[in-house]
Amino acid sequence: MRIISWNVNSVRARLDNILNYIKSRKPDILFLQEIKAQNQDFPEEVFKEAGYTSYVFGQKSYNGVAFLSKIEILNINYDFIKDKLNQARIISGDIKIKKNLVKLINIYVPNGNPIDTEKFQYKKRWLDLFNKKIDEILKKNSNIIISGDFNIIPEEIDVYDSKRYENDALFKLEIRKKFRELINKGFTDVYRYINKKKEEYTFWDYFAGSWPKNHGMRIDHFLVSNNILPIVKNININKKPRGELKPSDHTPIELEII
DNA sequence: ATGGCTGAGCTACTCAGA
Repeated sequence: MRIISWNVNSVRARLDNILNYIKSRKPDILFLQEIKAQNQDFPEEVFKEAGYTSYVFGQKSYNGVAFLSKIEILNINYDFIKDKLNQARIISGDIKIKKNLVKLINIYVPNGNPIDTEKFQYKKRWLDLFNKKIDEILKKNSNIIISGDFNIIPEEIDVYDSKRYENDALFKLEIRKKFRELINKGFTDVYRYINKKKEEYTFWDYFAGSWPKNHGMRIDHFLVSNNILPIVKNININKKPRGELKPSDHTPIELEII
């Protein structure tokens, strides 16, 4: 089974890119972030023709997350945490794998910059609420796959110039600590587990020639609970979509399980 | 290098992204 996560930076501006991509990579489930559309503006019919059911948590202009899926997703939930600003940043649901329910959690973590503003406080509170909620979920179900745009650079090797990002909300130590706290609950960063030393990125800015210079960062992740780890087969950052016409600034990360 | 570029909403320009 192929599960893929991609911050598309507008589902409507990226429609052709997404359609081409799913035709070539054929994900069973695609986690989308930053769809930047309300539910009624989501191109559900187009994806239906391509063979996918849409599960959408939209918002006007900003944020928004969704699943596209070939298989049924049960118990879809739009209020995973109490988001004080009511931003559409998490959609979760359950799939059946060999008679077990596996919880899928698709997240778009707040950016948090600049760090001397309320935005940084919001990111910290958001991550605290998220981590607490994971504790609750773990009591009921220990089969969990969390993926999406974490807006967190886990370690120095995950960014082209770590010094430059020391005081950035994506790399600041207190944020990375919250990521580690989450992992310490019993999760594995699958990319880093499989690729111990590899330096690959999932995001490159649109400006300053970041893409051709490979000035990127690894901020999109798959975390699987340790119950799920034995069924993980492979993970791949697919850089091809980032090099195409009118690309998103993020590129997809592809997980193979079972 | 707090600029650079891109998208939404709207129709001039701001806000947000990372």
